[in-house]
Amino acid sequence: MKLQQLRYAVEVYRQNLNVSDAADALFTSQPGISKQIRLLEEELGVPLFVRHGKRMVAVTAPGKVVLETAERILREVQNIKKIGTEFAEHDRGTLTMATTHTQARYALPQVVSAFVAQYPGVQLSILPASPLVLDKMVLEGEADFAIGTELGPSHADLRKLSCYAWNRSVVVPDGHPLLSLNRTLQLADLAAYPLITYESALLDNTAITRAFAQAGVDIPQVALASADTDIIKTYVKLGLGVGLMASMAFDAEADKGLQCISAEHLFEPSFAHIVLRTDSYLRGYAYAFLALFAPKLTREYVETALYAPLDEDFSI
Amino acid sequence: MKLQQLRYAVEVYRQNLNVSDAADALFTSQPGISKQIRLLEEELGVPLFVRHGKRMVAVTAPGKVVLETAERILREVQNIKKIGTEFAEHDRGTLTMATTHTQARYALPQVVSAFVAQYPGVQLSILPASPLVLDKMVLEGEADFAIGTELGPSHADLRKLSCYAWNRSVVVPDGHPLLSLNRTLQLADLAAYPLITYESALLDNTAITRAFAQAGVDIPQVALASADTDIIKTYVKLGLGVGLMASMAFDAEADKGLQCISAEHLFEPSFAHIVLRTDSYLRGYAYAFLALFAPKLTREYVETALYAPLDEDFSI
DNA sequence: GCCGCTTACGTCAGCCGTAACGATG
DNA sequence: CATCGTTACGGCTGACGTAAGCGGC
Repeated sequence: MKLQQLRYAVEVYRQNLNVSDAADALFTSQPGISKQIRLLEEELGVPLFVRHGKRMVAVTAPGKVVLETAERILREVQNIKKIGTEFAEHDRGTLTMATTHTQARYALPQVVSAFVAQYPGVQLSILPASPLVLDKMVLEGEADFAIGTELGPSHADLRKLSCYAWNRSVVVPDGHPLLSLNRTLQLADLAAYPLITYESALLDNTAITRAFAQAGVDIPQVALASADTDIIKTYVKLGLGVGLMASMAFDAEADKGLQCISAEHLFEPSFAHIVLRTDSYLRGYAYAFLALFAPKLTREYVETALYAPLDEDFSI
Repeated sequence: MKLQQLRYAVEVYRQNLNVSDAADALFTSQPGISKQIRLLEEELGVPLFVRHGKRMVAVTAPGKVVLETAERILREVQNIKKIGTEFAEHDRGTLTMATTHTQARYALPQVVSAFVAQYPGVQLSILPASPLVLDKMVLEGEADFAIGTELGPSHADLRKLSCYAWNRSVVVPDGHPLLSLNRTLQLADLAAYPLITYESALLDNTAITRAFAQAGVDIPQVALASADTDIIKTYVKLGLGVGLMASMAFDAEADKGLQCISAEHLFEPSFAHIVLRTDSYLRGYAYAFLALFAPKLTREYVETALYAPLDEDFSI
C-alpha cells in the first residue's frame, strides 16, 4: 500500500468518481490513477468502487470505510510536513484563513498589520467566504482556520471558540425619518422601509429572523442582500433602503452622508468565533495570530479546546 | 514521504535507536534504513534523531511529534488492511487476545469452543501474560484486545469495559485446620499460614493488599507466587501453604485432595474486563467473541464505549 | 578491535506518461 | 460520436542488497 494510492482513491472520490478529473487535479495521467486504484483494491482484496461497465458509479461499503481512514491518514501526513517546516523555520511559511467580508474589512486590519510586522516571513492569505462555507473550507483543509460570525451546525471534527460579541446597527442616509424619532428605535419602525443587509442574516434561525419572529413583526421587504458591508453602505447612501449591519462596520469619518443608529437593544448579540479542525497541526505563528485577534485565545487555551470532547462547549 | 520511511523511523525508535536491530526486525538491510531516514529528514527539513558521531542517541523535539504522528498513521494503515480482509472474507482471519492464565484456563474454554464452532476459519491465538503487561500488548498492537482481572492505570488510548465480578476462595489440602473452624473465616486466620497466590495480587493497592491493610492484619508470609493457578494448586496440595485464588478456578471434581473455602466476605470483588485500543479496527468476529464472553458486550455497546471520551467510565 | 553507521555501486521492481483500443450512453 | 476508462509498452526513477570504509567506545 502506497500513500499515493490512497491519495488517488480519495481524489477520485472527491471528484465525484471521475478518474480523469482526479488525474487533472493531481497533475498526473489518468491511466496511472486507474492502475494504482486497481492495485490497491487487489491488495486489499475488496473493490472500493462500484463500476457499471467501465465507469465508477458508487463507493462500496468497505470503500467508504477505507476512504474515510485514508483521508485521516493523508491529513496526518500533511501534519507531519507542517511539523517539519515548523521546526526548520518557525517564522516562515503560510497562514490561510477564511472569513467573512466584514471581519476581513473591519476587524482584521489592525490584527493583520501587527502580525505581518512580527512575522514578515509568513505569507498570509485571507479567503473571503460566506458564513455557510467557512466550516467547509476548514473541514477540507483549504484554510488553516476560519473566523465566523454566525454559528453553523456543529461538526465532530470541528471546534468553534467564541472570541467576542458584536452588535448590529441601523444605517440610514442623512436626514432619514428614522433619525427624527423621539423614542428608541423599535422593530416595527424598521418594517416601513426596505431592508439592506447581509445575505446570511436572512437564513433560518439567525439573530435577526429570531428577533422579528419574537416581536411578531413581519420581516421587512429586503431590497438588497450582500455579504459585503461596503456594498450595503453604498446602496443605503443611494436611498434604496435602511441598512442593518455590524456596528463595527460603521465609521463616522469615512462614512460621510450616513448616520448610524444602534440596534443593540433589538437583536441579541452574536459571537465572532474561530473554527478549527480538531486534528490539524497549527504552526506556532498561527497561535500568535489567534492571540492577537482575541487575547483569550492563548496557545494553551486553544489546545485544551482542541483535545476536549465536543460536548464541552467552548463556543460561548 | 513514503510509508516505509515512517515505518523505518518508528522501528528505529522502538528498537532504542539501534538501526541494525530495526533492520533485523523489519527483515531488510541496515543501510536501507539509514538512507531512508536521512531522506525523510531531508524532505522534512529537520533532523528527527540526535546523532553523536554516527550513533543515534536521542529523538529531537520535532522528531518526537513526527514519530507520534507516524505511529498513528501506521495504525490507520493497519486498520485499512483489516478492513479489506474483513469484507473480503468476513469469517476468516486471525484473532489475538492477551489474557491471564486463570482466564485462559477457567473462564475462556467454553467461550472458545463456542467461538471456534461458529468461526472455524478464524485462527485464534491466546497469549498468556501477567496482568501488568496486558495493557502494553494491546497498546503496541500485539493483541487485538486483552482480558484482564486487575485494573491497571488508565491510558488515553485504551478503554476498559467490565465484564463480570469475581471473588476469591481459600484452597487448602484435605484435613487442614482451617476446615475445622466453627465460625466464618477471618483474615487473621490466614495469617498463621504461608500464602500461595497470584504474583500480581501482591502488588500495591490490589483487592488483597487493601483488605489486609484495612483489617490491620499483616500480609502473611508468601510461600510462593505464580500467575498460574494450576501451579498454586499443586503446591497447596504439597502442603506448602494455603492457596488464595479465584473461586472459579476451583473444580471439586478435578481438584481431589483439595478443599475450597469461600473468601468472598474477606475481599472486595474484582472485575474481569476487556481492554481495547480506541483506534483499532475490530473484525466482525472479534465482536462476536466479545458477545460470547460477556453478553452485555454487544457490538453497539463496545463501539459506543470506544468513541466515548475517557472520563465516561465504562470500567465498572 | 569490535560494533555500528555511512558511502558506493549494481540490480531490478515498479511508477509514470504516451498511444492505441474499447465500451457506454 | 464523444466521453471516459483500460490495455500495452517504453523509459526512468529510486528502493534494496552487497561490499567496503571509518568513527567511537
